[in-house]
Amino acid sequence: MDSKTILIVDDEAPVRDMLRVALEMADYRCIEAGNAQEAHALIIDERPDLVLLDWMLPDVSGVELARRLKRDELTAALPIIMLTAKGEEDHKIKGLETGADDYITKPFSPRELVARLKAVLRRAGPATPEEPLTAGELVLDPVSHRVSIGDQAVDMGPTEFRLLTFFLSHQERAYTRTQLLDHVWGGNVYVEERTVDVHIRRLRKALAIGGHDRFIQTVRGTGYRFSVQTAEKV
Amino acid sequence: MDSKTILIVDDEAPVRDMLRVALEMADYRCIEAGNAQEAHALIIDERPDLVLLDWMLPDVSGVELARRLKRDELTAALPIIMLTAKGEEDHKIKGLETGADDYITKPFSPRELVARLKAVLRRAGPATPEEPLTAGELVLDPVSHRVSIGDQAVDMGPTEFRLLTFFLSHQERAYTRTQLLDHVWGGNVYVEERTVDVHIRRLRKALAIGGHDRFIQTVRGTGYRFSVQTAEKV
DNA sequence: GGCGGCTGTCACATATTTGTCACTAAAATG
DNA sequence: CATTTTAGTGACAAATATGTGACAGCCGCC
Repeated sequence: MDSKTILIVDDEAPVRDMLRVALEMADYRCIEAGNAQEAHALIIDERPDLVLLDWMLPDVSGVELARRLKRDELTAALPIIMLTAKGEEDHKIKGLETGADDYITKPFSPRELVARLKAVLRRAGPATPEEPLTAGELVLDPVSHRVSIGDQAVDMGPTEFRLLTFFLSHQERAYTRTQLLDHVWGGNVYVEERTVDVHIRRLRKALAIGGHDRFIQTVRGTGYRFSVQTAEKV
Repeated sequence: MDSKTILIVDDEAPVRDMLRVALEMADYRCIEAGNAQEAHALIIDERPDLVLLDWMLPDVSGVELARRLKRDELTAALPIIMLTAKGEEDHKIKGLETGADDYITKPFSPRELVARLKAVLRRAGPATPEEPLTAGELVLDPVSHRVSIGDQAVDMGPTEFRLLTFFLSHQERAYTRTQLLDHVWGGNVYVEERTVDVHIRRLRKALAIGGHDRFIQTVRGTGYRFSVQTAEKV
């Protein structure tokens, strides 16, 4: 079971730290943003599974950000939990109308936070795209969890599946081993860099049915790159 | 014309009794549930034509249950009337947004209840599919509560039946154990995840007559997937 | 009460995955 | 060409995940 990524959006660092501790105890992966702009960038880049959004932000109000996210097709399914201080109760209904999926009043217990978060995550289902990811003949369907090349089913382990998912949504771009560890293994893990090589190899092997064994290219001195081009330009 | 079945969901027995009396006077058949979990099971088993849903429930809020029902294709067409106490008016909008088909404020007269109920029933089509669910040779008839493969009758327990019902209406999609617990057991239940494995096994065993033992596939690291296709080719 | 079917859990058996190594192959470097 | 660095590869033991049989509690039914 891969751990979910939670994006914490709050302008006060201490608050973020507190949230991070609580969430990491519960085995969630955390990323943080101090303002709406950062938050937005991270949402596109890291695709978190849920956003913890403070009511008050320096640049744009939390409500406004929530509204934007819900309006954008790409992020509409992303669950949002609003945080607000006691006394701002009036805003509750407004917040919910805006599209927040739940609402927590500060102060709250870590347990409560995690419980609510779990509930929201569960009913929300995966925030990952429902559309199959493709590269040429290669198709990865996140819904059925299937990979195929042409009409051939491709079998691989969970880690290779995640790796391929990442590559398919970030094609034509070189990544270092460290970056791959961050994105695919989920950061904060103590794993040798060379381990990436091994998994790359396993993925290559899995994809090597038919002539299609050039999907993953080695970028010497850097890392790897996924590309649909299969022929070498000689 | 046989009388419609109404599912009453409320945690207070006196309220349920009251509603039952009113409805049976009007010649409806009633079944009752005191919490969301019971309600969920009854919906699959008894296939009511309409649900009377109290706003407040002990385990899950009524809104939450309603949202789940509307989200699941299998029960999306099932009409829901929300009951709420006076003063909870604020929730009205939210309740309707959630997908409730009508909304009644307590206290109300039996006559009003029946009138609204009739109205909702009139404009609603058949609540749950009358057609059998199928996958290849496998047929599940929700009306007669029978399962067969080819001309072989298949026998299984209630939980396996619900599980299969769910799978048949959500084929080709991988589900985690947690999701299955939510959808088949009815969420907010305290049940070990591994219990799912056991029921999967029981269902597999039941379906294993003839060569057809590949319906349920294991998605390693994730959960299970129902598919009529064999795992090998896509 | 006794019986039989269902359920949820366990403990144990299998199967698969994973991170590391040691070693080899291939590039760079000079 | 010799040397150094970097990547590919097969093997492996430990960690995880899943399959499976058994069992006790529960509930409805005789």
